[in-house]
Amino acid sequence: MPELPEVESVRLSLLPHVRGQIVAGVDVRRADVVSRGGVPRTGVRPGAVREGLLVGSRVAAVLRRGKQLAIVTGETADARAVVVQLGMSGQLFALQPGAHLPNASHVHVVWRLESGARLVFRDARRFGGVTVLHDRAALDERWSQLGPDALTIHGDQLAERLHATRRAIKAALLDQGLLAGVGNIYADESLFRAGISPRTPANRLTPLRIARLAGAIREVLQEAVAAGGSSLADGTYVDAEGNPGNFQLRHAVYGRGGEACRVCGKKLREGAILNRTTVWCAGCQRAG
DNA sequence: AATTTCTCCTGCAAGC
DNA sequence: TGCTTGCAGGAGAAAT
Repeated sequence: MPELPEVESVRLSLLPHVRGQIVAGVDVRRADVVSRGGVPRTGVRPGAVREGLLVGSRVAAVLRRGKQLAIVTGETADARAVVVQLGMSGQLFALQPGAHLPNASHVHVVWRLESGARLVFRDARRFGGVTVLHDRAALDERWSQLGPDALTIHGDQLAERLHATRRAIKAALLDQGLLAGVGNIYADESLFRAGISPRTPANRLTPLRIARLAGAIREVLQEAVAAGGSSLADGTYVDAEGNPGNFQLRHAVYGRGGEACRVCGKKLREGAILNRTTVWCAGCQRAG
């Protein structure tokens, strides 16, 4: 579901619709999807949430780290930021001026832009949310909790982090504090491409194999971004212009448990790691 | 202290 | 046909 490639595809497709726009207003239809990072709820000045949601400010950029998006008003210390997390089923999309809002159910926040366009956050399962951050330092602090971005991860960075844990390598890859951006789909795809069995203890991987894994992660994620992400049968993932991705057509293992490995022909195995369905090829992926 | 399991939520598909 | 059950999983809390 939305992992790094999907979030990056949303970011890229959203950018031309919002960059340089002044936020004219915001309609919070479901208040509990909005939280205020590090700011107490009590004694909030009237209008502070609207201001926090960028009303009256000009959007300077849309940033991403791992699976998180940030809409920011500038680079200076007083710049405001709103973080959007898509969770499982979240969508962030732009509507042209005057466009009808399709399928209005589960729409939680609607920003009105000066151009007349609207920016919509919809999330049926509500695992996602919107976080208001008071300034740029709060965004830096928040993102410092995340590991390095997976799109540009290098072997030595990854090795340093994996050396410190004996967890299964797949569990480590899903830890956003260790590496930011990989979820269930791309963890399985990357491990397959690197030839590493998902239950291998992270600290038993040699530097050479970790370098190969870092390369596989970068490759898989870059190819997936180029393909516009993975749109699964549930239809939840589309980019900010409503377009689906097509990387799901190139999944080697995810969603293919029991089917034949496309490389060696062996039946793909399926199991659970951290309660996540995990698919791998016992022929192509080794522990030691 | 490290690591796993649980919980949140809804839509869809499979099974009876 | 219509019901129940199970599954999907990101992330933070709770449990081990």
